Amino acid sequence: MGTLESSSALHPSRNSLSSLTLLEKQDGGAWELADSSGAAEPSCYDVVYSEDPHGWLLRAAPPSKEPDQCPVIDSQGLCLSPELDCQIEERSLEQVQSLVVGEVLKDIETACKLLNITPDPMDWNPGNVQKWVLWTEHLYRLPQVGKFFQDLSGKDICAMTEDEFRQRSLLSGDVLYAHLDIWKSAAWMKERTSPGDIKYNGIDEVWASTEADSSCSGQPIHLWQFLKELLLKPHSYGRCIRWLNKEKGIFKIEDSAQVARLWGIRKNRPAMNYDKLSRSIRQYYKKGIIRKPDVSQRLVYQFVHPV
DNA sequence: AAGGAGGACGTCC
DNA sequence: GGACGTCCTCCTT
Repeated sequence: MGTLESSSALHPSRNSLSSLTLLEKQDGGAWELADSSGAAEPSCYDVVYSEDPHGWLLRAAPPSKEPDQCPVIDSQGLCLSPELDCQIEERSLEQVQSLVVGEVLKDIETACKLLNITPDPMDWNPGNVQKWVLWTEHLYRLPQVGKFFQDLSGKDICAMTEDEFRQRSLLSGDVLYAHLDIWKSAAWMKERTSPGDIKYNGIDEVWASTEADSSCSGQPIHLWQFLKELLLKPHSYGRCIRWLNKEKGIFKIEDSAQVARLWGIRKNRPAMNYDKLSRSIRQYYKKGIIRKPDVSQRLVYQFVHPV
């Protein structure tokens, strides 16, 4: 897979590209933040927001030194008219743009399910903000800065400038601000898209599933559901937990501490650890939800009824 | 040492 | 009462 980068500056209020902080889709990993201003390597794409009817623009940057890392369709070798060439390029850019936006929205959807928060930061209470900050720390491996954002509601942090984020956290403020910007933009997009508007692949489905999902409507999530959610997003959580045999429902916890920490964030239990989480998993043995596989291995479990 | 099994009890809904 | 969360002992890898 190539490297995709989508700008955090998706919000209509930020059309300036001067201080772009980028989210970079790593191979098999989560969206990683990279600073375009200091980036030595040229980026492949920046997804930026524009006020035109299509909403999203994809800004193609100079080609990478390693062509296979950048999914730009090279039409230089074809004998096409400049107009047709341009049309093809536009269509391929639209496809990539659609994919990137879809991926970002899916990531937000998953985070909402796992954290039990709404997609729109403006609706968050201080507890939701804390969860989101902890989650962002996990995603981007930031130092712990939650205490600097205590007692702030979603409206509060949405009103804060990038400098105000930096004042609260010199090291992570810009990353948190950029990440929040993506969430704000996604919420803005959701509000903006009406039945008559142009849709991008998966956006409607993503939002529909977010709204229909019981875990987003205040229902408590079960541990086994939480584990399945993590397993469904290998590009984000594959470093923590992954399928060994999806058909048989066999999975392995690769990073027990991290999975426990994520579960602790979800349940507002800062003292959660793998010892306690595994005790809860073992309670599932009697209930016939999870068991140890026939050949028992450390940190490997099996869903009794894989779907 | 880390993980696994399971008892006992507390908390929260 | 269900679903954990916490703490514990003992066993296995």
